[in-house]
Amino acid sequence: MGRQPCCDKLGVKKGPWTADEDKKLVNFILTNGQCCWRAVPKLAGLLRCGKSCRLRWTNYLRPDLKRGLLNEAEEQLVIDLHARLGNRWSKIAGKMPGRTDNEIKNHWNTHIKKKLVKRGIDPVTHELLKKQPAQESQAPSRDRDRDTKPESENAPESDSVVTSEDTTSSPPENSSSGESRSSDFTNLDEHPLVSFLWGDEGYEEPPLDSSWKFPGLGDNYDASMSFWEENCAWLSFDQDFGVDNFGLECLTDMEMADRQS
DNA sequence: AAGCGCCTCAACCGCTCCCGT
DNA sequence: TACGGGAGCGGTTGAGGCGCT
Repeated sequence: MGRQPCCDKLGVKKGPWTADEDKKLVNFILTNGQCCWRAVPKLAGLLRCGKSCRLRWTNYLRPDLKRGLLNEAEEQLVIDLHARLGNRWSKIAGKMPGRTDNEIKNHWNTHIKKKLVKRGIDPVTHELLKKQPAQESQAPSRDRDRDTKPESENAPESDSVVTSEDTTSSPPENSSSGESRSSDFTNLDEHPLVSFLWGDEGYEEPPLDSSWKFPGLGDNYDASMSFWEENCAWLSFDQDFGVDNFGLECLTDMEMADRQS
C-alpha cells in the first residue's frame, strides 16, 4: 500500500551510533521521557529516524539493561520460554528483566541453538531429533571449541521437551519492561547513564543542564561504559519491576493471555 | 606476523499489530 | 466498521573482532 516510511530517507544517518548521538538521545529521554519516537530525533537534535532511536534506546542505552552473556540460568529460562512461546522474542524478553529481545534473539541464534542441537534437541520443536546430531557436531571447528564449555553440555536429555521445573534459579522477580525507570531519578545528576555519557571528552555541552557533568569519570567511552556497568547493577535483578513472581505463574499467565488472543 | 575465515552482535528493514478517528 | 498512522516485532545483514593456520 505504499506506506509512508518511518522517516525521510534523505538526511537520515544510518550505521553505528556515536557517543555523541548516544548522549543526545539519553539526555532527551531522561529529560522528557519516552514520547512518540517519530518526534524524538528532531527534538533531540539527531539525524536519525525514530525507529533507530527507539532501537538504540531499548537495546543499548536503557538504564535497566544487564550486559554480558546470559548466564546458565538465563539460558535455561530462554529455552523454557522459547518452548512455550516460540520466536516471540519480545515476550521472552519481557520475562527477563534487563535483557532485550534482540539480545536474546542473538544469543539464541548463536549459542543456544547450537547447544540444543548438540544435545540432540530440535531447537524449533524442542523435541528430540530423530537422529542424534551430536556426532555430526563433533566435526572439528573453531566455534565448537569456543562453545564447548563443560557446563550444560553433558546434561542428560531424558525429556523430549525442556521443562521449566529446573529453572527455579531464575532470578528475575517479575517482568514488565521497566522502560520508564529513568523517571525514578529525581535528580539527573544521579543518573549513572548520564554520568558515563559525560565521560566522553570532546563532547559539546548540550543545552540542557551543565550540572550534569561528572568530571570524575573516565576519559573515554569504554571506561565510562564500564563505570556504568558497575554502577547500574542495582537496576537489574535487585530491582522490583512490579510483577510479583517470576516462577511458573508467569508462564501460566502468558499461556492464558495467549489463549485469549 | 600476516592472512584468512568464522562468529558475534548492533543495527536495519519490512511486516504486523494496535489505537485513535 | 473501516482506515490511517505510529509503535513494536522478528528476520536478516554486515562490520568488526577473534582464533587458527
